[in-house]
Amino acid sequence: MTAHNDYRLASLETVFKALADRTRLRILGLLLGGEVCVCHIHESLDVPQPTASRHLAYLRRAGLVEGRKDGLWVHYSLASLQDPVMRTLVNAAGHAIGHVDSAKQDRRRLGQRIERPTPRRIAPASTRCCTQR
Amino acid sequence: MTAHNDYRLASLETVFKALADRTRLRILGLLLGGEVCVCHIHESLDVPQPTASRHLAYLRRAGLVEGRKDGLWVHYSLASLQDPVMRTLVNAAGHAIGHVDSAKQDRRRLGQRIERPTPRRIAPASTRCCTQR
DNA sequence: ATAGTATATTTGTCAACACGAATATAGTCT
DNA sequence: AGACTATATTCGTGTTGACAAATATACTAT
Repeated sequence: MTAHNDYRLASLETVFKALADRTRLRILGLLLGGEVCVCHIHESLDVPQPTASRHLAYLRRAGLVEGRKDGLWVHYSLASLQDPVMRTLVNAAGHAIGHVDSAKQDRRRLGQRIERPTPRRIAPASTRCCTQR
Repeated sequence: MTAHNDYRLASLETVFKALADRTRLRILGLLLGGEVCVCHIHESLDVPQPTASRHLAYLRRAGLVEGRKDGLWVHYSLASLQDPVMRTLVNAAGHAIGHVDSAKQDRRRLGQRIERPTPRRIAPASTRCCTQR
């Protein structure tokens, strides 16, 4: 009965589990600005490389990010979600992460390492959005 | 440096951890329709009463729900969040839960137990919302 | 092939938490 | 007081996952 009806409940649970870790939230915060390679992630966040890789694998398994191999490097970016419900939810999560101070600092540290022509994929919530009211 | 700057990151992590369990998601799905007492929750979800109570305590600690004591009963409802970022995020989560089939079934089972004049607090995502596009 | 760099995985340890079962607390009634 | 109901907590157990450290894999270059 709940065998295939729970597919969305299970998906929601998976996504929220993936979001339930501050390192992964910070990683997603970086990816809001476009694809980033593992080395820049672990340097900008100041976490050991295996830690970044492990969390990226977790996010990949949850379907939230995808990696693009480029020679020696792997560039990660936010996955494009097919399910509109999931997409709306993850956009909201990204929006919230955009408001987090430490995530902004991560972005700043990332900017110091690369000059980035990459366009933003999600509005960084600079001015009035949900903040109002 | 990150001592008090992480307050929002920590809050986000707390909220996502609270959302990272299917029983708690189903509970929140019920509460989308207004306040519900523990007995109706554990009956509608068909989980043992201690299980419902434990998850409600978790949600309460995370600041997502609040209980109103009424004699022998405790009616739980969605907490009103002060932080606009959090409020937007939790609204989005509620919206997603509203799309979950098993959550709809829970609501239906709840409806069989009570006649409810209680108005909806969050749109149940009946027709076009994020589903479009 | 050898060295070197980027990324991923394994191993061992520890903490968080989900569950069922039992029990405790709190309030209501006669 | 005692019986009854609703809710909360504790206990024992198993699973998940976070971390550091070490190691493995994959690719590049000389």
